[in-house]
Amino acid sequence: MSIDKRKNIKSKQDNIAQDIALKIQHELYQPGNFLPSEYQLCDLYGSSRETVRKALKQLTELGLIQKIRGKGSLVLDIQRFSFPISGITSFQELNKTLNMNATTDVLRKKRDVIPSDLAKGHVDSDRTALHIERLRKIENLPVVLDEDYLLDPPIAEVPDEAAAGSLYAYFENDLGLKISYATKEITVEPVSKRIASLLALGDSNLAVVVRSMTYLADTMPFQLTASYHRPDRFKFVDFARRRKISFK
Amino acid sequence: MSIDKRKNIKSKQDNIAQDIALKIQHELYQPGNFLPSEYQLCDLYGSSRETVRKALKQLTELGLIQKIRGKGSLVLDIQRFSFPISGITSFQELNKTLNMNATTDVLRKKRDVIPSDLAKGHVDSDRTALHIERLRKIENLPVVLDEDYLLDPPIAEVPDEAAAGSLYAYFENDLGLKISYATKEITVEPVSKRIASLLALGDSNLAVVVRSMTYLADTMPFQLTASYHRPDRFKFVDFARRRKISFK
DNA sequence: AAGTGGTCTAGACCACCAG
DNA sequence: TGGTGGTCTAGACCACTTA
Repeated sequence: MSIDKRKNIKSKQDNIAQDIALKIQHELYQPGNFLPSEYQLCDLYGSSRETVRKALKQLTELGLIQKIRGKGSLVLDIQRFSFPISGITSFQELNKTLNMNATTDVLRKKRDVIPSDLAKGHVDSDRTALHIERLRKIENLPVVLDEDYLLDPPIAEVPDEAAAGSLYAYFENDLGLKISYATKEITVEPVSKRIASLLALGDSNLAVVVRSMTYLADTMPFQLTASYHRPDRFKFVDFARRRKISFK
Repeated sequence: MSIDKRKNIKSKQDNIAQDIALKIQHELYQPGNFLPSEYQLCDLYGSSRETVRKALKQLTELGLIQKIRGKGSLVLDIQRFSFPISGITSFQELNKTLNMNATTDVLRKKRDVIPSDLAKGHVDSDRTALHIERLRKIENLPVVLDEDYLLDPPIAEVPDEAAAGSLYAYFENDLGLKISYATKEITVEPVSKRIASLLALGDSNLAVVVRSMTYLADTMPFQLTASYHRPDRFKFVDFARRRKISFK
């Protein structure tokens, strides 16, 4: 009996959220206007109000709408600026959404020891992992160097096409992994001569380093990444909401 | 009749979320262990299951817990690393939570024209605003230069104590403003001689620039900020969840 | 089989905004 | 006053884990 990969059955609230998001993206609902009221959306999608509200909550978190009591759900005007980049999004996904016309050179795909600066505090540091090194170029100029370390359970091997294309698509669609959350840390650091030359940094040796650890839904870590960005091409865009929880 | 400032009546779900968050912070619930089941939490807080679930949703978004179907809500172990910094958090709030022992010099507090790089696309660029310039130091070394521009409706004036302390506490507690969301953009750029010398950058002139626009719950923008960080002291920590909504 | 979380429902009551 | 969103409830059924 083979492994069940049907999985991606979306819930009603997810479908509603997706549908409204697309309508916003294609400007069927326009910034500055209100969405249909929650009760109207109930009729439209044949669902209860709580379900509609859970869908709207997703759009609120994404920054697509702002709910205003007594008035309605206002479509916001934020996604113009290079779209929601926070969250967990792979380079290839960005490439598609933003039409960046980027290319990827796979420089390495071998088992290696995980560097201590990445393993630190997350994973046994003498553990080996599948190391994939990829140089991303836009208009043929180097922009990002990605160093990925994929942990063996759950990832034993990666086909060349996946390395050159989208790792995430391979993990989610082919392996059936459920990518759930990540921690991310952005710093600016001097880098090795090798990295500096790959990124064509010139006399400077400063790069923006994004280190991240990505986890599956069962909390198993599966990917450690260090991305080295040319400072002059780096841009991190974020949408954030004020939290209600405080720590004292 | 004076303006009503009672407002901050927290909902039941917020109180439950806050209570559990504190218990996690103080290790009454420990990383690697499960929270009481949702039904037990219903009993504990005398509420319905959906309400408990909305509280747990908040903790999930914050990265404090991970829910695992059939098993329970697992307490995560992430907040060790300098705590959730994404979201909208003021420097003073961070200072308190992290015990950074930081000081603030208020260098300027006057009405000024909003610089075009900040106003760009968000606000009429010839509009004036209350400009507050503050240099943040840790261990008496300059770390961040904050340039805040506060829009007049809704902010007419700011007392000196608020500028030296927490603007957000003043806005929320004294003015009763509801701070809701923000867009944020992180880049690395060469900066003016003046800023370079204030941050004691030495021969380099590169700083990490965080530009943000903050909005109230009614979508009125009220704060434009450019923060200039010493690259060697800059660190942005983020927790992110994979989004279910995709854009095609 | 019993216990867990995931989803959806129909209804209720409240707070805010508009005319 | 009627329409909007904000919150809470009690119950139902499903999917998954563990024993």
